[in-house]
Amino acid sequence: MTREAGGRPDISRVILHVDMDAFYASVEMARRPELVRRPMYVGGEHRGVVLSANYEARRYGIEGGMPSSRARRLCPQAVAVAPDFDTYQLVSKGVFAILRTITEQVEPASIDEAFLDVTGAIRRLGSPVAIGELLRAQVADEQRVPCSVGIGPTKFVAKLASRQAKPDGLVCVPPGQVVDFLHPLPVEAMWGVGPSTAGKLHQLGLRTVADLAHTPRGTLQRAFGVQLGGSLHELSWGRDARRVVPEQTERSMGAQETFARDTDDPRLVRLEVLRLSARVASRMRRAGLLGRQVQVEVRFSDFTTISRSVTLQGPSDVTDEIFDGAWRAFCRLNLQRARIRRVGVRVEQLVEQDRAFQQLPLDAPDRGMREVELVADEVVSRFGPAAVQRASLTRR
DNA sequence: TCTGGGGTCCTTTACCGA
DNA sequence: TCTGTCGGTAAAGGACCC
Repeated sequence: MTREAGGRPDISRVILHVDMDAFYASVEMARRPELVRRPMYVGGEHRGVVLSANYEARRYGIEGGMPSSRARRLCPQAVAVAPDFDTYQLVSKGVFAILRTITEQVEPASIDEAFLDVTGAIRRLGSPVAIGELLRAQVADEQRVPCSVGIGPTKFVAKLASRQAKPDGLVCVPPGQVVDFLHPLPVEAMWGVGPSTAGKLHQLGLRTVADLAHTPRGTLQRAFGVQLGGSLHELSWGRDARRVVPEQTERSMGAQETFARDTDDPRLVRLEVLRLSARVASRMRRAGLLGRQVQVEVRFSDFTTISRSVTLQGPSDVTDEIFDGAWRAFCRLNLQRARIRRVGVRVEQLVEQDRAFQQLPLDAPDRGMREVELVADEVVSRFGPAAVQRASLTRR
């Protein structure tokens, strides 16, 4: 037992945060060695953004999230590579398999990062730093991509430590040094502080984590809400009760797409909503999930975004039912020839299929369509996505 | 012809029934 | 019966993260 700064007793734990360095770019460099010493980035071509840039490219100011057009201007000689998500997923699986040989306590945070609770592995594998280096060597050896590791007593500290470790390094923050480590950092380093919250914090004259720590919790909560205000105050003292949770269940599943050009053609939008509904429904069937709430999201040419949702009669993974809900929701927007940039379909309130079927009412919609789609899924998985398609989607 | 696509979580507001 | 209120839930939207 250790006693933390707030006087609250807590079991002290050792958390590792593993974060791949420039993940997509690193995967591309591993299979195309000619890219290694050149500035390169992975990103969409037409209206896309930079998904990942190697460190050569970053020297020119190219960074993730930036429009590809801007990246081209900053460094015309940089090589742009179209993303290949299937391969990234494969490498990611390989990395997670390595992490699970260290401990079962692995919580994926995204395709390229994870938290590990190694408290129980120390006796078997050695000090936290030794474990971190072991894991870094294995990932580099077996998957040919670099990663950085942060070590700390909480998820938040481990995460900030891995950021400081980049690229290809390791930083360990022992429990006694947490406050010294945190307090000089800018407020932007805090979890939950993006551009909007950072702006408000600056207006209040708060620039560092130390500033946050010395602001009364009530003041922060009045300014930012009970949740965010309270969490900013806790985290600024290194207090973070969140545990590493392996196996997170998905809460929603969605797909969205930006049109090559903004459109006001309702037929085009309707077709896209159908295509997205089919994509989401197919992924849900593969995952064995049904959902009850369907949400459509529309982004206009000025980048404002609105959404509408409807609740289905019962949970479903059938394209027609999801599309029907999505289109009803879309029609409730009452748009009059608005310039639309992007549409999205998302299904929420997911439940596992085998549990959901027991609750189906007697007057549930005909399940015949579902059987047809399951057969189509099978054909697509064997012969490719072009093998079976709705007639309305085959015309471009 | 700046600004993707996959998500999560939180807050606010509206609404319904007791 | 009318009115207010309270709690729960659904819907919409904002902010954030990688």
